[in-house]
Amino acid sequence: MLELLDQLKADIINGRLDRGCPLRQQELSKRYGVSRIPIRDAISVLRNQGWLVAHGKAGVMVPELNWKEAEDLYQMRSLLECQLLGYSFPNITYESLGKARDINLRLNACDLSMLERGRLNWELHATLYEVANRPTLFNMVAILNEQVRRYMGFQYGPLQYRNTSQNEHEELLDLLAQGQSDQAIKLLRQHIEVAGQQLVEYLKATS
Amino acid sequence: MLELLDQLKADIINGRLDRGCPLRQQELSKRYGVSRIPIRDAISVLRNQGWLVAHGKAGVMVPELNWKEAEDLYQMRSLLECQLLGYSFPNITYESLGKARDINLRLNACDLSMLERGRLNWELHATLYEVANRPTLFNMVAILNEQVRRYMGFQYGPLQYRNTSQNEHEELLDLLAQGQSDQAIKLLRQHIEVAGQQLVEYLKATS
DNA sequence: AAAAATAAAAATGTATACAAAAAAATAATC
DNA sequence: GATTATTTTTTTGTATACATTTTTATTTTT
Repeated sequence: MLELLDQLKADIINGRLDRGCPLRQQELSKRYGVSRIPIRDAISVLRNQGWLVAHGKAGVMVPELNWKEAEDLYQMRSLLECQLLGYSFPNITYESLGKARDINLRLNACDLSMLERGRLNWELHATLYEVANRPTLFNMVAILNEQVRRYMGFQYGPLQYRNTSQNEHEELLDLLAQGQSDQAIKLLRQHIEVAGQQLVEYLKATS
Repeated sequence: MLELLDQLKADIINGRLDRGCPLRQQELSKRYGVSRIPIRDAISVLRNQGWLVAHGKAGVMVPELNWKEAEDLYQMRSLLECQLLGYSFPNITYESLGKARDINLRLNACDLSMLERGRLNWELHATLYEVANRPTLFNMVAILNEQVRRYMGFQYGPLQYRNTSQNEHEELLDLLAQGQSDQAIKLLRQHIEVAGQQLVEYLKATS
């Protein structure tokens, strides 16, 4: 089941399931080699998480990428993640900072796809948010980061963004290590909003 | 299907499905007079929306009410709804304000349950947010308001809260009519946060 | 020829039946 | 007697089959 979900998500991200045209349960059933029941289960989950949307009264489809949605997703991320980092702050340890630094080093690799970069980026952020001890808020933030992945099936934006993003991560970790919570939160807000703006610009330009 | 979902939600709110003990698909199947397939579909949706949580590797259960979750839900509402009202502001019309005022009058009725009050409260807020033309953000806010309903199966807090809340609604609508967007957003923030604090206090006191 | 009504096809929703996995109960061991 | 191993039972997950709904194609009517 989890495997099927991930396969579907991967195929949605990579555009192997055409956007905008109705998905038929039987076709998916054949395609993934399972009966319609697990397909229906997966569709139910993916609908709830915005990976699929209703198409008429019967049927679902992969939604078109849409700059307004991307803007909202990043705005929500910004608001909620800053709040969450505030909760995390008093509980951040050398261990969690070290773990975050390790992940940031792995983000250095040149041959990472946008998608892999996105996954590592979330791992880094999640490392910081875990210690907040705020399951409900954390869960919502995790869902938002998962949704953002739908927009990461391609390479976008200037290449230098990679380095910018990484430098910001380092700076953020330094601020946290120095106990400058307000500055750190401010930087996080900017970090997310700039990323969102770049994506939105790209989407506006290409559509 | 929608009917079954609403029945399940109502039974969760009213405590007719015991919290903390595992739900069995076959029991639910008998209880609601349908086969296990639609039950499974409904469980999938409710799990995704926080109405049910995993219980071990197999089975789900109704989660206990929890002040920390309530606090997070209201904090998220506060952050996201203020943002959304900002988008709404330029598009608010006399019609939408009038509609909101009508709903607020209906909130006057003395014999409303907490649950009915919650539904009307959302109708009022939704009226203001609809014109924002921000589907993704609106949808998330709607989900949060739906989740808050889980905490409204009982009467809590001082009775005078009802009038306070209504006066705040009126004041909010007046500010919007006068075009004082910043003040309106500030009031909305306070309106939501106070409601959240009252709920959290109640939950802390009773648990 | 265009629009409405009807009939055929296809798709979803649901029930039943079976297989795999998990939980509970029993038996065996230390 | 408590703990571990094994068996039994229960529960979930999936496949197939059927009913209902929706969509498409055809026919009829104006």
